[in-house]
Amino acid sequence: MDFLQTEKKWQKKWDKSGLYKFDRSQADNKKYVLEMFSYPSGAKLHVGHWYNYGLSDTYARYMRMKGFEVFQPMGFDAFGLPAENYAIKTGIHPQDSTLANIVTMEKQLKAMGAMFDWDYEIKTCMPDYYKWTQWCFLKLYEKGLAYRKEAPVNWCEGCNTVLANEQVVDGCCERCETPVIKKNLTQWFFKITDYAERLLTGLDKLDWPEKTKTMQRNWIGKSVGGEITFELENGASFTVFTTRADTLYGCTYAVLAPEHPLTLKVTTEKQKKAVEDYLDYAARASEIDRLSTAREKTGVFTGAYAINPINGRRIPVYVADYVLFTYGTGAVMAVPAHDERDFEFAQKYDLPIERVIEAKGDENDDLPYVEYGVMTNSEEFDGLGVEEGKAAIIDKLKEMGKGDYKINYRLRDWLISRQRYWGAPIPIVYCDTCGEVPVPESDLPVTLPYDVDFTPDGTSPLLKSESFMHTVCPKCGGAARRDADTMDTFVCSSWYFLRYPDNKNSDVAFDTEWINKMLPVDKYIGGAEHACMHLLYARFFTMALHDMGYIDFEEPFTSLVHQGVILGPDGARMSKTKDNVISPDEYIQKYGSDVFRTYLGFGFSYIEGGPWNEDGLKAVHRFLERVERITGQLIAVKESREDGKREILYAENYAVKHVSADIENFQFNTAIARLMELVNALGKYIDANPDKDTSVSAAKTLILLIAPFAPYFAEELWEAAGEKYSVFDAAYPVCDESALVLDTIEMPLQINGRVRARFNVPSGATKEDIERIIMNSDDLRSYFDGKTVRKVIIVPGRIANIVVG
RNA sequence: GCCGGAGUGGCGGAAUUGGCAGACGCACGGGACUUAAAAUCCCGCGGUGGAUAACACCGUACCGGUUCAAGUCCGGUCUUCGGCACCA
Repeated sequence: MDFLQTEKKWQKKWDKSGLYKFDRSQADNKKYVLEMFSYPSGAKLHVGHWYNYGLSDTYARYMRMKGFEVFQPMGFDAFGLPAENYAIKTGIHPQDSTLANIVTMEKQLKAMGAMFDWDYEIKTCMPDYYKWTQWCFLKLYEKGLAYRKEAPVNWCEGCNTVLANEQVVDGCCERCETPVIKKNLTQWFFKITDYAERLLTGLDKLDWPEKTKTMQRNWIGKSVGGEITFELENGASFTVFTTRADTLYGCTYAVLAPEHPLTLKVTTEKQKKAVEDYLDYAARASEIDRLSTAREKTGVFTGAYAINPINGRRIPVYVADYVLFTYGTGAVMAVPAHDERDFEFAQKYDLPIERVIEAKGDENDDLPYVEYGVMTNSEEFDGLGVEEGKAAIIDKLKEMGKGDYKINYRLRDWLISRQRYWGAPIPIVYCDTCGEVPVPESDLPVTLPYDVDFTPDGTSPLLKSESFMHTVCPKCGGAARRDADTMDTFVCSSWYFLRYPDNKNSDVAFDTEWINKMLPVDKYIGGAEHACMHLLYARFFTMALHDMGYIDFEEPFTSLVHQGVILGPDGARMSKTKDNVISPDEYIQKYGSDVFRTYLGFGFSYIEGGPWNEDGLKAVHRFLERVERITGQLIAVKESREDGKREILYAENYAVKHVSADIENFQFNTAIARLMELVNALGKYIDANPDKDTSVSAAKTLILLIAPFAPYFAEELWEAAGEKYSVFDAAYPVCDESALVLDTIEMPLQINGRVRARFNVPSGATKEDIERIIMNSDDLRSYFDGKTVRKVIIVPGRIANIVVG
């Protein structure tokens, strides 16, 4: 078969007949199959796109043949940093390069032979989309879920610009190698922490990979403990969060994070220089470095003392960067005897280390002792276990007005302000009289101006566009300024799945009634790298919109699958710098899309991915040609005297059963292996029975089974078999279980766990039956005759193990 | 560093979740067909010993454990990949 010609032929026909147009009247029977949309960074599709979209399409086609009305849209996550950086380098406007890339990618995606219904396409950089991204912002704002506060950014004094973490290499700017510092800016946040508990408990109901759920749980990082207030000698006070209130008597010093507003305030004149130097040092360290337990603990005494509320003890207050301002309260009570970090710090700075927990039994209780033991040196609390002790101490503090129970989450509010051009503008204006004013919904979108100087020079690019910045206050009509920042692109991708089914709606972001029919997404497919951020943000948006009454579901993605990564032939991640990038194009031109897709399915474990190796491509090509030959031979038989012998029916139904199950589990490699087995069985059958007619139905089954993998190819064979267009309107075969029932099955006989023999038993045989068969067989008994049989283990259909002594 | 994965023949990868390790395929070797080649078809193919057999032992990153039985479970180690909140 000429694969390339076949592709063109059916592409035209599919297009003309509108085969993949979603039928909205069938929404009750829908399956929403969604792949994470792509970022149009390069002009062309890479192997990863094919891997993600091609094989998800196999799943989608399978669902269609199973009788579902499949909704499989495609679009582009089109805002983002790379286009802007590319523009800075080349002078090509981000909008121009992005839209050009999209055109190329659309063309290639269409050639892939996927069922995307392009009527529902989305591009997040278009005003008819980001208008509604801005609407989402306003809704969150109305609900008090968007707020402004100061937060640090990476700042390069050389380039005079904000840097993304990605642009910081070893603490320096990737462009000019100037050391990167932290600079505080007032920025917008979404209050995702309000949803921490629901984001956590909601996971239980989801059909997601366990590892993804675990990662989200850890990311949310719930810990139950207490808050304790420490008074300072100078009258101020600070609060710490702790999960170990029981160790409060062992608190010998306290630590403030460098960013803590109190740090400089409490610092004594004498310590001022040292503390300021330290804050400067800390501003240069990345958070990952600071969290590293291997990093040497550093800190400086502020000169201030606080009072431990439980015993009135005077303790020194330090500043140290192992305490993070973004976690808890940004201050900790240090208990060196029972915390590894505090222990290390106390040793280094010669601070007292005092045991207040001792081990219960004879276990090792060297300091730092972080296990749950028994309280000691804690006055009336001595002898309490850790759990009782925590409660007793917090109860006491509560009485004193110095503490309370508290649940803390590692999850932080989501910073969405970006000091960049290529993103959705934030729909807020600032008026001298009215202050911060949201743009009224009727004035949306706040259009991103085209003519803007986005070369980095120390301010947000939009700040330099006077026509953009200058506006009137929606409240008082006076002069006002717009927010010059744009939104994090994760905002755009946090609700796109809601827009797809109603992408042309110009009145609302989506029609509530319609969207409630179409969502949640039934199967979401995308990379595991999104486990924590994108997938958490999208869940947050969905929950928030649910609470506002716009949708009646709380979770966006019922079922989730992560595809693996195709690596370069050297086993490393593909990258231009490593020169190991495999372009799919040359293979497509040589073998066609069907062969390429099928190979991607066959050569890798979908969930794992792996290094590229083109050898298998030839094999798949060979396999498809073999399918063509064999179906041709079978179908050439005009009349069938024999309606498929039993061995054929077995092979056929075995394949139907396993290929279906494997596709449903995204195990495409084994599905294709089962197809190969069917082809082998058919080939053998033809060879062994050259004079007999064979089953035409087996050939048709084979074509139907292979259709989701090689759609053009299957259409061609289906037509050749004299069937009516389209194979994708034909029903997927159903397994006839009765054809899989065998008279006898073979079982292995183990002696002491080693296979010594095989024997046949009737397929329904019970344990007792099987034991009788073994004991009655001289042949089998010879393996253990004369030895003492200590145990007989029989698992029908699986194994028989005789333990002898 | 922390969180989460992964490690199985020469190679890509299977293994119904504790039950015959290596399905299916690639590569390789042998054979059939052919004047020949290609294509196609058939056979073999983890390692060691043994005679090429029968058979035996070893073998799922490494060390130890649980079990009649471990790639699978438990404890520890190494390597590697993803994420770590401004890449998307």
